[in-house]
Amino acid sequence: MSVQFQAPDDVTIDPRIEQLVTDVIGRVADKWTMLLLEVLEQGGTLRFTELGRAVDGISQKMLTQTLRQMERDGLVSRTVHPVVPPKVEYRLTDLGLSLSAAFCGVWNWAATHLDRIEAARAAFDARG
Amino acid sequence: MSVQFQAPDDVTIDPRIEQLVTDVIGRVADKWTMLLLEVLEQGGTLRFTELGRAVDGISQKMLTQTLRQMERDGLVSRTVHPVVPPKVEYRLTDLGLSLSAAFCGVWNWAATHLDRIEAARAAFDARG
DNA sequence: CGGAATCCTGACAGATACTG
DNA sequence: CAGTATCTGTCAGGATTCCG
Repeated sequence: MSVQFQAPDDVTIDPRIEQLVTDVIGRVADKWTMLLLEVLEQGGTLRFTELGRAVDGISQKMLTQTLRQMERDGLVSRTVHPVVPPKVEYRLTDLGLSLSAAFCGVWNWAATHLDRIEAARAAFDARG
Repeated sequence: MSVQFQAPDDVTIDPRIEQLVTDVIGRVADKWTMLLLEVLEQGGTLRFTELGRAVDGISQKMLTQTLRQMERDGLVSRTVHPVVPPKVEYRLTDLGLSLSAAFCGVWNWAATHLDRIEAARAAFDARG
């Protein structure tokens, strides 16, 4: 464990915090999670198939998988109604809502600077 | 043009924006990019190997690759000094700085709610 | 309806070796 | 020092099928 790479004090981030935070972000900042966050924030309480239709392009596998992870992390609550046909509803917890709010900044940033990125990319590619 | 996305079912997000934004976020929100963003924000101008030492666990391949992408997207500037031995310096552009700021919210969220997530996860796992 | 189980593939990360 | 090149294994994720 303690390989401790001779850290020259200056710019290094505390490895523990770094580990934990990037770990959390890594699980939370993927495409489907963000889209589900967005959809659930706007839609309130939604069923499985409704989510599937709302998030364009998601496979049922990834929908299940992502929802499970989000449930596990306490971002969404899952309510099973014992009826036939089955009815399962998902909604954001307060934790999920707060994350959604935090992501708002990144979302806006992306929407705002989209063209600048495209431009930078085009320029870079043009330079070879 | 007023395309005004004829929402067939309630909660759908405009596919174009969704596409573009998630695309941008997808490239920008990966582990190494975030860590480099953080390190560069704090460290100012840094050399290749300094970055390698600052970001614990990154391979030189991923460092190169991630820096290239960030440069392509206009997030970092790369300056080659024609000396021997070679000296290449990286620093955030204003675009990169703004992204770093935007991510700050998510970063803080993760740091703040880390324990709640761990707790939720433990509870979930305990329930089977 | 809301999943779980299975199979399959291509993208990508790690290790290694070489270079201007 | 700051990369490039290659090879290889892993694994995320799509398609498909089946079930309570």
